[in-house]
Amino acid sequence: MPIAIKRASGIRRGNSRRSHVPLRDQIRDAARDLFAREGYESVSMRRIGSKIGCSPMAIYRHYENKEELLLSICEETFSGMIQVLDETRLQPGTALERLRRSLRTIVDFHLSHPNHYKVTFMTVMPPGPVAERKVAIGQRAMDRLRAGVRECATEKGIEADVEMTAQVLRVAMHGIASMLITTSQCYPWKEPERMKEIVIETVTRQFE
Amino acid sequence: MPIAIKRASGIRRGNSRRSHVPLRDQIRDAARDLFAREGYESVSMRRIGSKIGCSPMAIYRHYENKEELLLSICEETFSGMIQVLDETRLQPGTALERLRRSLRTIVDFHLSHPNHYKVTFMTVMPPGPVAERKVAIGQRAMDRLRAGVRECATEKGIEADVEMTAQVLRVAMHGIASMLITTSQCYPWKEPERMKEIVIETVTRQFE
DNA sequence: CATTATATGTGTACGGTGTAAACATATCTT
DNA sequence: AAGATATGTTTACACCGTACACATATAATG
Repeated sequence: MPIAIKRASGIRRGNSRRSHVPLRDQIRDAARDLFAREGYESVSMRRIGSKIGCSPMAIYRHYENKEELLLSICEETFSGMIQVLDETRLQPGTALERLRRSLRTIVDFHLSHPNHYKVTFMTVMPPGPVAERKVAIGQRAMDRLRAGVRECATEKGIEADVEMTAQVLRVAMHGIASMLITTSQCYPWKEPERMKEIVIETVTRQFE
Repeated sequence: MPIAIKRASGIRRGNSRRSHVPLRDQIRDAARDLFAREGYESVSMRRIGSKIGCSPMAIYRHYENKEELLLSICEETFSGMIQVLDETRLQPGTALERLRRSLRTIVDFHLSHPNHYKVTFMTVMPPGPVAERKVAIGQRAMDRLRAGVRECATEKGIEADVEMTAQVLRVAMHGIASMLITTSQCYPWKEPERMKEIVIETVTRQFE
C-alpha cells in the first residue's frame, strides 16, 4: 500500500531512538491508513498524532496543514500510478492488449486508493497554482494513454483521433472509478470486475 | 436552476410575510449553492443560516441534521432527472434513437445543473440509512435506463445483460459529466460536445 | 370566544475540530 | 563550549454540528 518512493534525502535526522522510522514517514503512513479506513474528513490531526504517539502539533513540523499531508499522499499515489503504468506498458503483447492492461491498471489503482482519488478527481479546485500542479501531473499520466492509443492505431494501420480517443478512455475510466468509489459501500453493483472489463472492451473495440 | 418540483403539500404554513418562499425551500436552495461551490464538508450550518438570515438551529426544524439536508438535495436532483427522462422516452423514434436521446438528456441535465450534480454524485455519503435512501431513489432513475436497454435488445432481437448494460451506460455518462464539471475551468477539453456524442455512440454500438 | 396543542423560531452550551503562538529541548555547526 | 537550528510539547482560540431549554405564532378544540 505505501507505494515505494525514493526519499529525497537520506540523512538521519535527530531522533532519540536510533534506527527509528522518521516521524515524517510515520505520520504519512498513519494518515494514509486512517484516511483510507475512515475517510479524510473524519480523521482528526489529534487522532493521527495519538496513533503514533506524538502530539498533534508535531505533525505541523513536517506538513504545513492537514490538506498538505493529504496532498503529499496524493503525489505519492500519482507517482506510483505513473510508475505502474510504465511497467505495464513494457510488458509483452499486442498494442491493444497493452492498452487494455493499462486501463485496468488505472482503474485498479484508483479503486485501491479511493481517498486519493476523491481528493484528486472529485474535488473542484479553484483555478490557481495548486490546480495547475494537479493538471500538470495528470498530463503526465495522459501521455501514457495517448502513447497507447497511438500504438494501437499504428498497429492496426488506421488513423485515429489520438487526443479525442485518449480523452474518451480517460472519461470512461473516470466513470467507473468515481461511481464505484462514491457508491460501492451502499450500492448493489453487479459484478464490478466484469463491468470494468466490459467497459474497457467497449471503449477499445475500434482497435480490435 | 431550482428544477421545478411539485411540493407535496400546498398549504401555506405560518410565516409572518405572506407569499414568501417557505424557509424549508430557502434553506435547501442556499445549501445546494453553498455545497456545490465550496463542498459539503466545508459549509457549516451556521453559514447556511446566516446566508438566508435565520439562526442555525432553525434549520433543524426542517431537516433532522446536515446529512438529511444533503439527502433532500439529492432527492430533488433525482426527481428532476427522472422527470426529463420520462419526457424524453415518450418522444418518437427507434428504441436505439430513444435510448441515445435519453443518454444525451442525462448528460445535458447534469451539465446544466452542475450544483445538483456535484452535491448528488460527487459527495461521498457515509454508509447508513440515509445513504440507502439515496440509493433507493437512484434506482428509480436506473429503471428508465434499464427499460431503454431492454427495448433496444427486443427491437434488435438480441439477448442482452440488461442490468450490466445499464450500469455501463450509467458509468459512462457519469464519467463525462463529472470530468467536464470538475475540470472544465482548467483543462483543455477537445470538443466536449463531440466527445459526448462519441461516448454515447460507443457504448450503444452493440444495438446498431 | 378562551384555551390548549403544535409548529417554528431563538439563545446557550458542550465536546469536538484545525492550527497559531509561545516555549522546551535535542542535535548540528562553528 | 556556545550559539544556531531542528523538532517536539503545551496552551489557547475560533469554529464546527447539534442537544436542550425557552419563546412565540398559528391551528385545533372546548
